[in-house]
Amino acid sequence: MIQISDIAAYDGQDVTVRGWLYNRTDKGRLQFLLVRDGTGVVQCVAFKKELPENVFELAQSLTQESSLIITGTVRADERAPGQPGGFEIGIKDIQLVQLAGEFPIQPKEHGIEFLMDNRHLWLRSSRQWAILRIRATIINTIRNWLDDHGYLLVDTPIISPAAGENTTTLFEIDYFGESAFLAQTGQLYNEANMGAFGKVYCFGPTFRAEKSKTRRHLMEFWMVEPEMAYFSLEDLMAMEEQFVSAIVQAVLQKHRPELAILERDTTHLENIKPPFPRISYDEAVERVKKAYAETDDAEKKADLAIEWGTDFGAAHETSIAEMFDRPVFVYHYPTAVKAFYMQPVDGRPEVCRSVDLLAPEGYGEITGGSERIFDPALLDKRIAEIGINPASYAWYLDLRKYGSVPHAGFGLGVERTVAWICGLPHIRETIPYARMLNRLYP
RNA sequence: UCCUGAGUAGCUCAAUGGCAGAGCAAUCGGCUGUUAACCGAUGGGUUGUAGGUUCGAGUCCUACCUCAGGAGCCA
Repeated sequence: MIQISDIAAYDGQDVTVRGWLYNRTDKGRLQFLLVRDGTGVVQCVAFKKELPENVFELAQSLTQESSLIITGTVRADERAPGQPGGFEIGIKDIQLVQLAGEFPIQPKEHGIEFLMDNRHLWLRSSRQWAILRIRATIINTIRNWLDDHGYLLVDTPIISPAAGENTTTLFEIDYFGESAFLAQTGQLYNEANMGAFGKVYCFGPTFRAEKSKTRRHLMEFWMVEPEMAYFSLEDLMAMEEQFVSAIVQAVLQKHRPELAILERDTTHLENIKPPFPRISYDEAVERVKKAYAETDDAEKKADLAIEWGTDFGAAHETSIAEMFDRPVFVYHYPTAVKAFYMQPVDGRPEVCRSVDLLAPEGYGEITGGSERIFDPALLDKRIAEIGINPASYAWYLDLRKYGSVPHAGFGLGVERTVAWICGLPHIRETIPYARMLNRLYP
């Protein structure tokens, strides 16, 4: 029994592989079976004159995605397709586990609705194989990098008693007759954990009930949120660029074949190393205004219109990101468009010590973070200003009473990061089972 | 939620208001090097739903449903 990914180590030897029939080509007295086992794909060849009649007839009758166990001899052959490819198995015996019914997904073009309806089967295709393996490495690198740099994983609750930010975007659940919500961030709890452990992170699914329907949104997505005591905004950016670069480099190191399947141009990714450019919100607005003035395209012009004080839309982010060859930090956003807990800039309270990281190639915001307010009086004032009930946040306000320190943190969206690194036009393929505005099945 | 577009065979798509079609898949036959093989044959339809206009509607009109692309909001 071998894994197909290890096929090259068995040249000339007899092996057994267990898997599924990916595709079959019938050439009469010659059959090519493409077999996958989850680790890779290998071509298995059946010659009529070399096999007992019943084995050859079985090979001829196999349907796409039938489960089977094949025994044969490995040989190098440049013509052999597969993953890794270059080796094929000369079949000696086939054991059928189940003859599959007509498989709905063929190796050809399909519409996206059909593919998403058949997501449970679509996962078997080589493209999804490549994407989800890269996703696993991204998640693995996130955890390893943080663990290796002194961050402690401290889980935050998914069921929350009160709003993190804004109740209209929360999924409400019935908690034994009481109202509760699915978490859209672990950040407030992270701040409590930061006070206990110094550098912490939480990592899990988060939920947003926004009725947004774009290539960059999911109702359920995965986010890692580090939170660090005694960190300034500048410390935060220095850490983020190391962290994001490590993720990209890990994928480049481990997943060349997968990136090739996705036809990803890796030259963009090779550039992703510190330092990342840093521009202020003020400068970003000026740059967008300049781009606005320079474009003649009326449609593009309308998308690029902006006034100081408003948050960036998709077109603005893309325009800014296109000016750089690596991710770009935009810091000091207007206080009014950001969350209540963000620290105002000294002497200029209309902007806050926040920073977003915009990915290249139009992939938009992949992290958002800030320094948090640590002065209890200022936090009380901000809570009163936005009109939320301080009683709901009593425990959070406690954190400012007992050894409050300057601190900062950010969140990184896993699916947006996967989409960017894989070069995917839509986020829906970056997670095994996407939860979208119009999609709750399968 | 708003704007735009699309729903025809299992899938991808054709069809001037006038006989419902093709390729792939399936089934049968042929082929010893295929890379989404190729060649021949066979079966396969409530044209998203409900109304309307018309001698006649896949095609035109109205409403609804579903999906896609974009916007807003965000990671």
